[in-house]
Amino acid sequence: MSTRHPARERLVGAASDLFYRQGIHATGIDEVIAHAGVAKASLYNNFENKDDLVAAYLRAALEQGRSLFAECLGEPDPAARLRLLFSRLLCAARGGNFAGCPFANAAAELDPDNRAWVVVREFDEMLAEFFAQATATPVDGPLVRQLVVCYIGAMHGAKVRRDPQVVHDAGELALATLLRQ
Amino acid sequence: MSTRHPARERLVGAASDLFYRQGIHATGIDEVIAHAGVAKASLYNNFENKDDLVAAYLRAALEQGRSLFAECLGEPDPAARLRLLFSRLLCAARGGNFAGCPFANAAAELDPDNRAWVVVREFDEMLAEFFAQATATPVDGPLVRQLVVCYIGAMHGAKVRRDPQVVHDAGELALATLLRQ
DNA sequence: TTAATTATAGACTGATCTGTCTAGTATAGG
DNA sequence: CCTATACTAGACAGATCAGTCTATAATTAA
Repeated sequence: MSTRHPARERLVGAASDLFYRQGIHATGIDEVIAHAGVAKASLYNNFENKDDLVAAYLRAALEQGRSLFAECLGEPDPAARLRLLFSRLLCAARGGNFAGCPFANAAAELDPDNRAWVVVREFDEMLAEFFAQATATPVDGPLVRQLVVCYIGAMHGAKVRRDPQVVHDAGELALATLLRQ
Repeated sequence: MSTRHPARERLVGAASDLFYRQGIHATGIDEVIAHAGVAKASLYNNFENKDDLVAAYLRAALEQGRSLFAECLGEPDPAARLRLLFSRLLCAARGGNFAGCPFANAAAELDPDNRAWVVVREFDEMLAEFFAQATATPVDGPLVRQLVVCYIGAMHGAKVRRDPQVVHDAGELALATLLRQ
């Protein structure tokens, strides 16, 4: 079984593109399988239903975030970690495919009892955990919550306004908050 | 014509409830008219289509925000204005019907060429204008953008996490940012 | 080679959604 | 009273959606 699940991987890839850019409700199953070059039965052999595919899409985004955070934690001091995080966000916001935070978008259009919501909360916890480790402060402290506010606000601001200057200012705000501590 | 448009008003009211709590795509026309106690033809006599009703819903929310901002601007100094704004947000976040920022939610599930997006951008401009007037700083300055980040991040944080403590911490962050100027 | 698995294309079902249409009712001004 | 306007109830059309099914082809391992 060399290429055990090429269909599943292509499905998650296509779903990630389309769900992120167009929204989840606005993207139909047929569009996903056409974009993935896969038969409809292959989708339902690999996923229970559409919500399951949505959860897989969010889990893939979660893993991307996890590796980004791990890379940032490789920096020597808290300020450098925050600087790297926000510079990465700035690069993403400059790109043409930026559509905000995939978890915030999913949270906006999925009702809270959806299975995919647990991934949204997982990302929120992961984000707080990252800021706690990055700044060596307790995960339930005010600094962590304020840095989360900076990051989330930066992503939304960069989405609504065309100007990615918001990300830069939010990064400065995060740094000032860290130093004020 | 005493009660010129009771149907229109009830439609906007029902749409505001349902679109805000359940999402726009997740709420059908039939549910809106049932909740409003109105016939379907009355909807299409008062609105061109569903997107037009969505825009009316967002415009109603915009007016609510406008009156809130006006009330906050009645406070004597910048710090008091920010304190009132975030204390109002804290009250809303404590309520059971809180579902985040209606404009952020709409921006998440509507594609950018939708007519309702102009209302989203109007709210963004109104928010920046409010912070500029509240702090007596230029509307395109970094302080205004950072306060917008605080406010938007607070609303999203209060939505995802159950704890409205995020709003409190975001308010403190906004005040510290103001005083650091 | 053979058998099992997994892929494919696409028809099909049943539900749901937006929007239109018909027909009848209430109301208010002249 | 009469007419124009707004309302009501609900059937209906057309499109789209998620999900199932059949039949067939390709792959893989024994």
